[in-house]
Amino acid sequence: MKTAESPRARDRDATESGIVDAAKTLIARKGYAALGVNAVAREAGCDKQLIYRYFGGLDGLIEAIGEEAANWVEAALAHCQPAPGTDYGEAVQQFLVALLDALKEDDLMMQLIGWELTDRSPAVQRMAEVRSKAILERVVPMLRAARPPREGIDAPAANALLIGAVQHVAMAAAVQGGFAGMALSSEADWKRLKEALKSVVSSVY
Amino acid sequence: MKTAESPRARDRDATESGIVDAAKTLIARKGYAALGVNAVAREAGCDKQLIYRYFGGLDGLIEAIGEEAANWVEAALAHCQPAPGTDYGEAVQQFLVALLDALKEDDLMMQLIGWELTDRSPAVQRMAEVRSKAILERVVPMLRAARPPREGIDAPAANALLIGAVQHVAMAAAVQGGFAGMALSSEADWKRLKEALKSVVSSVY
DNA sequence: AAGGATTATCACCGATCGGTGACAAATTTT
DNA sequence: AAAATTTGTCACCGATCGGTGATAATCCTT
Repeated sequence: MKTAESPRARDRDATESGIVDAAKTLIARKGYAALGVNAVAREAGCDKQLIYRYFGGLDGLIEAIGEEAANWVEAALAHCQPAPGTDYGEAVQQFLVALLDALKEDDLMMQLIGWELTDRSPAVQRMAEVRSKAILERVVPMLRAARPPREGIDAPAANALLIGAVQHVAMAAAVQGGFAGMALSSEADWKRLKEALKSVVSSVY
Repeated sequence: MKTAESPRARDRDATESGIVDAAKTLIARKGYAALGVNAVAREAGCDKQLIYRYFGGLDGLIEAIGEEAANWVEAALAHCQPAPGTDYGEAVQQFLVALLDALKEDDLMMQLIGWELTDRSPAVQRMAEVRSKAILERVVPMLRAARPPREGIDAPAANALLIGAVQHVAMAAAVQGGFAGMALSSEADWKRLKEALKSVVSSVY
C-alpha cells in the first residue's frame, strides 16, 4: 500500500535546483511570459513559498538562471580552442560555428536571448550583462591570441554584427523554421548556412 | 458646468484604430507580455467588450497589428531605391542601412521582432510571416534589378545573416545600450557600426 | 531526550486576469 | 415615428495571479 503522500525530500539543495530546473523548463517550453511563482512551484512540485524563501522572489530566481547561463557559455565553447597564431578569420569562424551549433539545439538559451532583447527589467538586464561578459571573457583572449586581422577592418564592430547574425538566425530558425526566405530545417539547410557564414567571415578578415 | 461624462464618440473606425494604437503603445513600452484585453481596454479608454466585438479577441487584434507592421516596411524602405544596374553589394548596403536606421528608432517594430522570435503561438507566427513576406517582396525585386553578385557567394544565405545581424544589433542597442562589448548609444557609435556594416557587405560581395 | 533551527505545506488575502450576458443610448432603416 | 441595428457601458463570473502568516514535520545541536 501507498505511503501517505510524503511531503517532500527534506533537502534544500535538491529543492533549490529543482526550482531552477522548473523555471528553465518553463522558459524553454513557453517563453519568459509563462514564468511566475505559481507556475514554477507547480512545475517543481513544491510550494511557492520556497521560491520566496530561497531566492527572495522571481528576481532572485532569474539571477540564478543567469549564472547557469554564464556557465553554459563555457560548455558551448569548450571544444573551440584555436591554436595561438591561428588566422584571425579562421578563429572567428570556429567560434561562430561553435556558437551556432550550441545555440540551435538549446531552446532555453534562445529564449533567454529573446528575453534579454525585449525586457528592460533590471533583473533581466543584469542577466544579460552576466551572460555577455561570460562570452566576451571567453572569446576576447582567444582572438587576441590569433594572428591580428587585416588593417582597415573594425574587428569589434564586425564581430558584434556576426554574433548578432548567428544568434538571430538560430532563433528564427527554431521558431519559424527559417529566416528571410531561407529555409532552415534540414541538415542540408544548416550546412548551407554554415558555408555562407564561413564565406562571409573569411571575406571580411 | 460640465456635461455629464459623455460615454464615448460613437465612431467605430476611430474606436478600432484607438484600440490598435493602444495595443501598439503597450507593446512598445512594456513588451508583448503586457498585452491583454484588460490592459488594452484601459489604455484605449474603452470597454474590453469592444475588443471582442471588433477583433474577435486578442488574436484578431494581433492580426491587425501585423498588417500595420507590414505597411511599416514600405515606409521604412521608401527612400531606398537603388537604380537598376547598381552594384549588388552597394544595393545590399543601402537596404541594410535603411533597415537599421528605421529599426533603431522604432521600439514597436523591435518588440514585434522579439515577440516573433520567442512566441510560437499561431497568431504571432502568422504576423511574422506577413512581415517577413512584406520585406522580401520589397527587397527581392530590388536586388534582382542590381548587378548580380560575384559567383561563389550564396547571396540568399549571406543576406539572411546580414539582416539578422542588423535586427539583432538594433534590438540589443535599444535595450542594453550596446552589444558584444560594443557601445551603441552616441551617434559616433552608430556611425562606426554603419561603417563596419558597409565594410562587411562590400567585402562579401 | 530536549530545544532550537530548518524545511516544507497549507490556507488565505486582495488584485487582476480573460470572458460573457444584459442593458442603455444613438444611429440607420423602414 | 416606429423598428431594427449598431455602438458603447456596466456588472459580474470563475480562475489565476503574486504575496504572506501560521503550522506541521524533520533535522541538528547539545
